[in-house]
Amino acid sequence: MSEENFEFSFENPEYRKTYWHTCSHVMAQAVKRLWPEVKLAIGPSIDEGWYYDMDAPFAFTPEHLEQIEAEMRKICKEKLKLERFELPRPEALKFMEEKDEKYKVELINDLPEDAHISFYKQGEFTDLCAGPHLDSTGRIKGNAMKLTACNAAYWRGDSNRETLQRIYGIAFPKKEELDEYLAKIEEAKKRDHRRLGKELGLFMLRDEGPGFPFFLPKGMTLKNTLLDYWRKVHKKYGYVEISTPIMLNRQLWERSGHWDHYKNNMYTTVIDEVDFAVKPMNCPGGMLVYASEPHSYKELPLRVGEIGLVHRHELSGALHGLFRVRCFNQDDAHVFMTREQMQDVIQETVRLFDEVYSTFGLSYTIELSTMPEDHIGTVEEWEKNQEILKAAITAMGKDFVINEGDGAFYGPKLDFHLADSLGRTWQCGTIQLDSQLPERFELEYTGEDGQKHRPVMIHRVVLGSIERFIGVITEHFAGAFPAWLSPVQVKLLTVTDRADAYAGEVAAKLDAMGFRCEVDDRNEKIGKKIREATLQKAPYMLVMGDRDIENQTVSVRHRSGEDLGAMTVDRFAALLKAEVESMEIK
RNA sequence: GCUGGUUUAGCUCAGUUGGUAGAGCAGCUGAUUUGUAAUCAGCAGGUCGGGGGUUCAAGUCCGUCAACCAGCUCCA
Repeated sequence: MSEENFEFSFENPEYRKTYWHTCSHVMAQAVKRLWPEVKLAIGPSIDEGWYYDMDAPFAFTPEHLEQIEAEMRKICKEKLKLERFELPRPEALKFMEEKDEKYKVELINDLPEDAHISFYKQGEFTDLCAGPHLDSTGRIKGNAMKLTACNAAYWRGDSNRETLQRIYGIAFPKKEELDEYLAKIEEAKKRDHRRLGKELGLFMLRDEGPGFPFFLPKGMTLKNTLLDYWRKVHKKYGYVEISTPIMLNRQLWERSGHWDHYKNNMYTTVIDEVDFAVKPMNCPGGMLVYASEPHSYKELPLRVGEIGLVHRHELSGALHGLFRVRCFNQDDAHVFMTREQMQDVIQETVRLFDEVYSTFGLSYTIELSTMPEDHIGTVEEWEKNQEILKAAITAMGKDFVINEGDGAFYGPKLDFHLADSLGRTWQCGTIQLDSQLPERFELEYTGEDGQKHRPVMIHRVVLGSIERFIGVITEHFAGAFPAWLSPVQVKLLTVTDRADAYAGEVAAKLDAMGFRCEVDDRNEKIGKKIREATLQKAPYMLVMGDRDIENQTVSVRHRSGEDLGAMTVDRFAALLKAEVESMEIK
């Protein structure tokens, strides 16, 4: 790398990648010094750090990683110069064949005929690499570097090929930055929705139904509150709501294309000698509803929502808390429209997304996913639809990145990746353009001209799956949901049993006003009740003792620890009502 | 599904070289009537994930199935 025109700052993403990429070479060198028999595959830098895939005759353990780290620190101290050189193809192949690096040989063979094949050499170690790299291993700060994990990875991401071992690492220019990074990982662990879901009594998972979550009373309250909000927003945007059966016959799934393109993920059964499938998606049912009666252009765009319970047989290894389950509720909707209405409808949908996400304080980035290998419909149709999606968001001044070949089998889509309070991203919302299903189900509307026309449609979800979204916001808020969403909004805590009756009266009053309350009148000290209510993240605690009974007040404490003092029940109710109605995040 | 790891009381975890299980919290009972993050005492609770095998003897060793965890692949 030329030093003149390069900013040596970790803030510079290019420099960061270069730094990490050089770390990956140092790591590979360390491994080869310790175990020369290990074969190297690829070792790129990633968003946070780097990894190197290797083929070893034994499984790496955390102890091995420590050994490798120690050797890496040595290599940093040796201040080895990194030198680039190029070889013509036959010599490059010979070079790696002599080293018996079969993965490198395969990589070279796949490079274009006329490629300049470059290598980087540091001390006794040489790796096939396009670069760039730091000029010396001495630039890497040995004590601000950590190998974080060792896991399996398929060679070239292909599940039919060799399983390699992937070692992940992270490094910074300063030790403090590494510590900060590791602290962030620890913080994320504390917010893990699987842990909070258990602690807060939201949901559970059992061996009896892997990937099929059970919602507990508090989780159910959260879910219902979320759905109430969803229905309110969708009503405002002109949606109607339907519900379609969770099981439909094979003929329908053949017609929709799912039987051919999605069967591996579907649960099927035989009823009265007829094949049936549990729905993995809601669209075919929605098509039947649309097709059940004639439509006029005057009805379009027709926005039909459905909180649909779908089942998908995901691979056992893919399951993860509420983030990846086998049975979930999609906050689905199909919007039927004319070709001319497409851009407006897409933009209106994005505005709806904006409104919903901002309610939770979630920001997002957009990905445009294009035609996959396994698809239905013509290339021209796909390209036309991709352009429409692109134009609609560009006109709204929004950025997007292209995710090549990642569309649904029936059409291109815009995916919304939400960023939570720790900066992690989650795919939730998606807008999928589909001109295939209306064709397959022969959907029609009567135009102004009295002729039959074929509508186009979008599939869209805002929350994605209610389950995943609950997982995301649980981690985003670290379990401290905004008051409007909290399963328990007010926890009433009695100081002595002399306040039990009073607490019951206040709870009844708040309950009648529509607030969610719980009374803790156990024979325990107030300190313990406060501690437990705080850990349960109830936004407000009302402490009630003799003084409060005498003055007809409640002593209000926020879960943050702030003491709001004594006030009348009406005053408190007014404050809470204002907070709930504003949907403020606090 | 693949690679590696884990599975002991409701929860979080101990359990030494194989010699038939412990703690804290939660629960129950009693005492205590307490003002802003854990009152004290007692009691009860486990065929050590399932089913096999090795052994005089298995929570500990070996295979197998399941679930979970970290990734990969896939995805809302």
